[in-house]
Amino acid sequence: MSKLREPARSPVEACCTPLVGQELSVEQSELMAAMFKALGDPVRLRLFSKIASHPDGEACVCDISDVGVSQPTVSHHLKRLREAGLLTSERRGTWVYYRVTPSALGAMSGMLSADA
Amino acid sequence: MSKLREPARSPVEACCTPLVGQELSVEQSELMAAMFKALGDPVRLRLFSKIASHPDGEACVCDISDVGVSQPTVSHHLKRLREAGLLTSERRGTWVYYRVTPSALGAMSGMLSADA
DNA sequence: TGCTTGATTCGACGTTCATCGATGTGCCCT
DNA sequence: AGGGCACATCGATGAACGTCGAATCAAGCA
Repeated sequence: MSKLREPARSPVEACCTPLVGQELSVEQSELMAAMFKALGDPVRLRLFSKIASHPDGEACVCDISDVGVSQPTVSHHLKRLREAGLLTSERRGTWVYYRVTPSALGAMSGMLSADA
Repeated sequence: MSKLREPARSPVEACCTPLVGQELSVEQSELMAAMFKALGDPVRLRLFSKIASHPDGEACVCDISDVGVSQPTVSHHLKRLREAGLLTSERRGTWVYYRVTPSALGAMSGMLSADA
């Protein structure tokens, strides 16, 4: 119905359907693939994990930069995670704090859960 | 303890830790990133979805090949999904049947669930 | 033995990506 | 104003990736 007329801008809106329930549409697959792709790099996954497991749910770049690559590369990966909708960033004074987008996590795990 | 001495060959064994619980080790991140990477392509995600949502939990290649790319490309993507441990394949007569590795799905969704 | 259909492998081509050093920007402190 | 720190952007480079047509393999059938 009207669902077809709203293109579902955010990956989060795009998926609440469990993978095993019914096959994905082309649009859904493109949005979700972008999120999976963002986590499909060891360095990015570690950065994401460091942020997600941080006490206050947020971490400054300096807290998580120790992943074995140069600082520009860390910044590059954080940007990709941000562009995929998995992270948000906020500058407070000298430091920039990153935080996991909660609904994004839910969308991915919801899709992978076998509840159908 | 002894956990450190067994390298956790399979991605499934490697991860049962929720992402938000504690940060991933280097080995864990590499194994899990390979699985996410495998789903990080729209065509592969649709193939995976088609198999996962198939009635008997398995599908022959001919049932899922209609994803808009050539047949060698389909085969290539199925191979990548197999190598990531997400699918298993079995030849029965003329056709080859693919099936989702159940524990792989569980590992990924378990990692993304926020239960900590 | 040949022929047909289903599926994988091979070789090539253009694109995307991860990585780095150098440079730029924003903020704080003296 | 000036210097120093945290982080982002730029430009380049080599590797990995997605895609295809052609060739190959595997199984069934005449």
